[in-house]
Amino acid sequence: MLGSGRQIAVFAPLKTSTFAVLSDLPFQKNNLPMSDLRKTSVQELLCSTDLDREVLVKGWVRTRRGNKYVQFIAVNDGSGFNSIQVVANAEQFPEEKLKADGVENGAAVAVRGKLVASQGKGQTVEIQASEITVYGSADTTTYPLQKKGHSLEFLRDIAHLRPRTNTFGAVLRIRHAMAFAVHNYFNSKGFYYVHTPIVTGSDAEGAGQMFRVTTLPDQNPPLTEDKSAVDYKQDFFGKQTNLTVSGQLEAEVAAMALGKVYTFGPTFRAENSNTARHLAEFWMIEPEVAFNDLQDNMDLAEDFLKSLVRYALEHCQDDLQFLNEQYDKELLSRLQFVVDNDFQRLTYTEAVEILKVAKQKFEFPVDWGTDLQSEHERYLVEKHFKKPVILTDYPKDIKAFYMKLNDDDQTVRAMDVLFPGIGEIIGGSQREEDLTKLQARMAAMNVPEHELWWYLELRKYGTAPHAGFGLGFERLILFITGMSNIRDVIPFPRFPKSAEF
RNA sequence: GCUUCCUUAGCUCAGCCGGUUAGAGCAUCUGACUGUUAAUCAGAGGGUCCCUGGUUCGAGCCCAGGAGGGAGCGCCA
Repeated sequence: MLGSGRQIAVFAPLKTSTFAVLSDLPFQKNNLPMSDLRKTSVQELLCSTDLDREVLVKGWVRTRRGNKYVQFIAVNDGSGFNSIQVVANAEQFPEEKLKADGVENGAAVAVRGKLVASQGKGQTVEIQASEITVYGSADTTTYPLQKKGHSLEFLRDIAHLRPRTNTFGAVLRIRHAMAFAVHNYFNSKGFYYVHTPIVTGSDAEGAGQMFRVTTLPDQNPPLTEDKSAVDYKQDFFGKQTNLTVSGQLEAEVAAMALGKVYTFGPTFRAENSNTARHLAEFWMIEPEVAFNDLQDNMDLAEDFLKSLVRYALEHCQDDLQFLNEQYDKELLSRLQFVVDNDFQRLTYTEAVEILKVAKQKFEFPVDWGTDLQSEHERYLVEKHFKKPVILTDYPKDIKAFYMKLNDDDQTVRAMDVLFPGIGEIIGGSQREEDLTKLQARMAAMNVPEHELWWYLELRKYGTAPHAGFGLGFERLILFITGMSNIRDVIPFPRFPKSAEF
């Protein structure tokens, strides 16, 4: 499954600026001699068939090697996975001068030269340098990123530099592609993108501990008349407010007017979660569709996920290839498998029956009415079915108040999509649209009606069946990239005791 | 929050039963090398053994406390 244990990422480098030009051409500070030529991205140059022309490229040095006759400088500008090879003839660019001017691992440079067919193996085109400018060098004795593998744990400590590594470059480009693919998918299906609030006045969204938002002073805040509590009427919003843990309730508002909507935004949970699958700040995608039932919801979730995986396979080949080789040899085949095969759909009750007769010993017993443990979900996905699984119709007592009650009065129309290595990647349900039943569920679960009066009015005026789900964006990126820790698929991870960068 | 493992050179790690001057690979530095692919070859420099206290003739190693990190679990997406 997903790779475990030591893993490496591959390098790249910084030092304070020396500004040097390494040719005999006239040069003035703040007036680059190459300014008559437009820069071209490395990605574009590598794909170019228009050779023997003058080009200008700007990026960061990944490696420099060679001998006293010829020097090779790999330049990467982040436009794609691959670097372009710059060939510097020693007559014009002696090694000592390249070193003295800081053309080393990590330096930011501009290179002017001729784009030619490569004389060597390993690349089709290269640049014969005629001019090299160093914007900023990187002291080789202190720059943390070396021309070698680094552990992901080490790179987490230098999150400001890790985007320069092959691994994080690949992950961040894939992350972008997936964000684009999300909007692309929904737009093509007639969904509208709704911006739900980040600051919420409700603490009853039912998805965990919340971060408080306040402008009251932390020393001696105003108290209520009887001095028993902080007086939030004097706070910025006139009430206690928090960061959102879900956009779902507001998305339902929009779905009851626009039909098919989705949200895609930051989500905050103040749980003390220390796992490779949880973040305190993460991005969540929540489609909500009027007149959809649980079947429609499952169909949407499966089609959506397959479409995203397919997009990655088609558009992120270089980056995925690298991750496949470096971290997880089965990544590409697993992605293809997900696209090619139907997800296994079964009810919670059916799953419990399978688990009860399973030969595997579980640490925790399986019993109808209790929530499935990670080990149970993993068994179903990775051992029993060996494919993504959608579990439905959970006992009502272990699910949220807003899920639609089945006729058996025992289960609700919930669904969890379980992926190999990730566990729950999607959680969703058909929503309870019956006002009386919803009020009963809220009362039973101690959800205060007065805080959600507006949510209840959706059932009072023009209520309709509807369904939706939440997809954890970072969990999707985990699956697509084959990375094993969620802190490595977001540029600046937020988790307990950590908000450094 | 719980369980468990870990912390030794810039990085990744080894270090025997507690014993004299703590090692390796990579990186860095110096030199060699006519097209390299994380180039290669030779040599050199580089240590608060996480911190504090204790046991001992003697502690990187044993004990206690603290700090930081990983993995697993719970909460969930």
